[in-house]
Amino acid sequence: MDLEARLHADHGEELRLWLRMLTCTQLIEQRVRSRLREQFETTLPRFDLMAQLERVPQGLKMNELSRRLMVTGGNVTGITDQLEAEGMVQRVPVQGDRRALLIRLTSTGRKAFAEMAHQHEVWIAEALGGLSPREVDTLYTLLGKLKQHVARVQNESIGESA
Amino acid sequence: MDLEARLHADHGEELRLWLRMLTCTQLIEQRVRSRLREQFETTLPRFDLMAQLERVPQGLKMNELSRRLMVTGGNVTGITDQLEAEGMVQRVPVQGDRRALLIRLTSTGRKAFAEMAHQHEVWIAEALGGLSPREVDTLYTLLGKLKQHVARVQNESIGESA
DNA sequence: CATAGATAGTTTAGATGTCAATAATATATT
DNA sequence: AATATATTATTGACATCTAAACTATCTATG
Repeated sequence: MDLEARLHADHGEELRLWLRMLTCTQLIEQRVRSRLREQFETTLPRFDLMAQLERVPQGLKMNELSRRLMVTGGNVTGITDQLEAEGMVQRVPVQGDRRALLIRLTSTGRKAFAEMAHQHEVWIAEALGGLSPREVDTLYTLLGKLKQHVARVQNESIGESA
Repeated sequence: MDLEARLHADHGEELRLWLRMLTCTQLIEQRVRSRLREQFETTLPRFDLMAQLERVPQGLKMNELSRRLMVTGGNVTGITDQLEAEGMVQRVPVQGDRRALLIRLTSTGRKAFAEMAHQHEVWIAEALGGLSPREVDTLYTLLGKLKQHVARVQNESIGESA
């Protein structure tokens, strides 16, 4: 009973941290969403997809995009459809695999993204501006540790089920 | 140019931190979502709504729920509809204001939530288990600072536009 | 009291997200 | 070669989310 009470209390600390993490990310995300809409008439998922493509000039396959964005393939299909209709990206057949498609930024897309990316960086810097460089670094390090742990636990439980 | 380059680099630190925060929350959130679905056949938004109600036995008005969950009123209406259909919550008229409704957990809802909440706490503790108590505390403090800053900037920009 | 504006909740249209099923193609195995 | 299995992307059904319009009600002010 005593043990369980202490256990409960410990979990509480972690739960509080988790809820605070969620609050922070949601507050910032909502700011970014509304500014993308107001200033660029676009949305966060579209911006995120273009951001992935911008790093890889030759383009990315749908499944690779899906993995990087951490969303399902069906979702990527939908967002790609829209960006393609807007002329921001194009689907390019892959030599040697007729199932696959490379998604690439068009030159229009590259230009549009460059503007947005610059503003985006400013917004994020604004949002995180209350922290000193040292604090930013500490957070980055601790979240790196968290990320590794979560990724590891994820793989383990997949390992168990296999 | 030099200045701008340095500015760019500084923003980069913050951008990296932001992307890492997003990765962490998404990894953990997806674990929680899939477990809520597998083990309790429910969803995260429903769980979150019930979690808010659980703290306030007399119930919460729609607009208060909307504020606490940081989502739009229309969204709360939809999730409440479902939870009501499932018998987890009920809408109760408010004395003296025929516009307003109090949303309350039913006893069924309270029981269902208690089980889920316990498991949820364990999942979160698992996910954050790679951090020492001291690290949890540091993160909590730094994110508290971030939250305050973001909330303040939010209000300022609302103030500017008014 | 009358009416203007504010507030509470819902509805609608549309984007984003999931999961599961499907179609097309690739790969492996016999 | 023939067949089975795996992989790639799309589709369909549905839940979630937003923004904006709408209905009903309340409140303040003349």
